[in-house]
Amino acid sequence: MSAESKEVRTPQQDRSRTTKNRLLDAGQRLICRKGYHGTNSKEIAAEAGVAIGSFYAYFRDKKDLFIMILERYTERIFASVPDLPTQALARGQARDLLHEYVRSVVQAHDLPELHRELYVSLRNDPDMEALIDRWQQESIRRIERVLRSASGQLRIRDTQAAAVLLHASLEAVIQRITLYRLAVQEEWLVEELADMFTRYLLINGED
Amino acid sequence: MSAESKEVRTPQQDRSRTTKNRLLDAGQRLICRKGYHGTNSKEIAAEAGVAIGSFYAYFRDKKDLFIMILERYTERIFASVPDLPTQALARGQARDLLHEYVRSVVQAHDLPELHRELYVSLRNDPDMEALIDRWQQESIRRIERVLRSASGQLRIRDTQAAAVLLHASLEAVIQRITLYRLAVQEEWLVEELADMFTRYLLINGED
Amino acid sequence: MSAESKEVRTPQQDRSRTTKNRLLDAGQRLICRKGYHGTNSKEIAAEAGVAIGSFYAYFRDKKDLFIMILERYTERIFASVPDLPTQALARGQARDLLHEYVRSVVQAHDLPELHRELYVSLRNDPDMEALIDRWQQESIRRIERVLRSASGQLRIRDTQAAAVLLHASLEAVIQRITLYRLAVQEEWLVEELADMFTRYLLINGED
Amino acid sequence: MSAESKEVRTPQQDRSRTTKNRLLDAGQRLICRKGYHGTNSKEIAAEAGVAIGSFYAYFRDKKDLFIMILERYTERIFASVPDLPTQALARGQARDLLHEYVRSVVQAHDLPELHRELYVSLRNDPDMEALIDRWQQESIRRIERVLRSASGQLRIRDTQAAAVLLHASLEAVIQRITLYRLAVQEEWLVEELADMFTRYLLINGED
DNA sequence: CATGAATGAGACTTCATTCAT
DNA sequence: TATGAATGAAGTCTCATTCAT
Repeated sequence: MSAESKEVRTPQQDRSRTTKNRLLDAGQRLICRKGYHGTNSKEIAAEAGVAIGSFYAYFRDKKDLFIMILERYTERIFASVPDLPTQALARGQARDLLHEYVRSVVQAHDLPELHRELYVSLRNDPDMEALIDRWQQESIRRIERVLRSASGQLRIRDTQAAAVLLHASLEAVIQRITLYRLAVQEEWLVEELADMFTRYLLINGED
Repeated sequence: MSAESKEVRTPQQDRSRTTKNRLLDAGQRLICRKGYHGTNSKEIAAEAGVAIGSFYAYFRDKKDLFIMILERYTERIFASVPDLPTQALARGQARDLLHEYVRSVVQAHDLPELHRELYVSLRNDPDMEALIDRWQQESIRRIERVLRSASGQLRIRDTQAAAVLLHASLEAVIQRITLYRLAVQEEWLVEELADMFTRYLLINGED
Repeated sequence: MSAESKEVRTPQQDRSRTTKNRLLDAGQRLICRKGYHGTNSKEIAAEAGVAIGSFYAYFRDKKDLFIMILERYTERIFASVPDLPTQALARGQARDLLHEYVRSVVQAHDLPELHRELYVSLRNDPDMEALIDRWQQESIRRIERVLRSASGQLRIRDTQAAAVLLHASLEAVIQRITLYRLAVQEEWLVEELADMFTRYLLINGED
Repeated sequence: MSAESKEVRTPQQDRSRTTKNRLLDAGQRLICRKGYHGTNSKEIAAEAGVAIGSFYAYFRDKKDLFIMILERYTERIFASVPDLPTQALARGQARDLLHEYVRSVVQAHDLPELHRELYVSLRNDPDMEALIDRWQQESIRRIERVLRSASGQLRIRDTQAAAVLLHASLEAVIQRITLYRLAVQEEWLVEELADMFTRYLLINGED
């Protein structure tokens, strides 16, 4: 009803910054446990130990909180996957590089439940689609950089398409395996994925 | 209120069987378009052209309809993926077999949206988890059968674990690519996945 | 969330028509007693003896109900004020005509509380402003017709402006007097208003 | 929680008197623009440039501010309408007196929006009803004084009732016309109202 | 005196489900 | 069997007011 289209509090005191983070943490915890649609705003406030009014002081609505949780999460993943060499690699190093990359991506994918929600809740929501798009573009861009740095040792012609395939494989496989606790060890998973990619990419898979 | 105490009509006349199918079709259409949580029972009845009362004559509740839609769907997928040879393969046939298998799985995954809902809606629901479990166990079992029939030509030691990895990769990659219309052609996707699996599995990937 | 922008039930059975009217009546009663902002949808449903869900089956929201109440009310007023002669009046009849007109307008204004809400609740709301506008234009148009039919006997030059003044006076005075139970008898009020208008309008007020 | 138990600050320093007035001004501005129910306390504090806490340091609650705004407003109106002669008028002066009176009342009614809120918000509230009552009694008393001073020239028997009618007409017509910007000029409005009243009151309307 | 974060009752609204016809 | 009106629990969100700093 007010013309100002709803103010959201910008934390200015320490106390407030804490409350906002408590809400984000509580929301993340519950959404991981019960899914976005299985969690309501009152529960989140209760889990954070604050009143429902505080929820709506910091977030326009439930979706707003959810998007912020996901942004925090994707940023953390990007931050934790190390920058890869952009200069050409010495012969024989590509295999090690791929192993290292797969390992760091696997480690970054804690919270597979949140990852799942990222892809499923809020279908057709423009903000959500924008977030997913940013996430996928950036992921693919990073893989392309790896492929290009090792291009001399690869049998792949279409780097862009290969990057899309690797991104989808890596993320989807890791998510599926961790989410459904399929019967493989993490160590084995990392080894085999790196192995599979190496054989697929390198001119001499047995290298 | 107990699940046992409620009678659900078993279609016995032609008209009624049609109504039930119309509801299943309408539900599938809407859930694919807007997701399980974005679709309500009234809409489904309306889309099917029947009254909401009829919905609850044929289905215990909304979840019941959803599970039936998914069972119908997974059964159709299994039916469309051809039975694979159980006897040992002649040398050199493994590659073709893998190509054929990947192609049929890709073709079976129409309705990626429904596939997605399968994994996400109704978190923690026992019936849903049972359905997913049946689906995954059966998929993995089928892949294991393929691997075992070609075991002489494979460099893989742990067939069970490899089957899990292949199942997760195949389904997840296909779903991700089709769902987000990532920039690769279906033809290319089939080729590359089959290629990647062949190189990963066969003793001599270049065969 | 649904694309169909919220369906509102159109009464198709007798039972349903009754429910809608019960809600309109209950809403009118409560809004007259406590004002639009002092009444909530739950109360209205309770007063009508139906569940809150029924309220929202028949009305998009509280405002929708309110507008329908007001439309019903203004239509009833227009219907109860008799059509006035459009042909020229015989000399000396203008006074009787004005008396008759004032009397019928006074009688039509039962529910002054509702009348008040019409003008005050929902400020700046486009639907509300449209309703008020329709109401005022029609009222003024009807008075103008009266004035024109008696124009030979009037000392008024600007019929349109006089109609605006008379409309505002009639409606506002009646509303004010009835609403605040100011210390005058209805009989006296009708007499004096008709008298005041006659003296103001007629060439020879003493006629 | 009892109304008595809560101390409200009485401004004693310059800064504080300024703050209280800033809040009154801000509240008046916003309530005129969006109505009492369309304006919230936080907005008012923001518009006044102070924290919400200060609002409740100066006013018991939102209603308290509103009543003070209205008292300030009605007092200003009374102050701006000149005192009228209490001694008997010379023959022929009544008409000028009425013109002068109508003109000053029209001029005093700036803020018709506030005037409207006076009559509508806070239905059934005893404080509000008392305020309205004081306002109406005093207005009527003043008109009666005018009528009595000119009683020799009037054809009116029941002075009290006539005063009620004139008060209601004057205020209501002015409010309606100004509020809905009905299509008449202020000059014309003053002329016609004074004219109508003169003809209604004076023995010889044509005087 | 001022600040603005926090509170929570209560308003609005949806939708899965029941049941009288 | 089919219908659709009716139900009400439960979720979303607002805003007047309090209180620690």
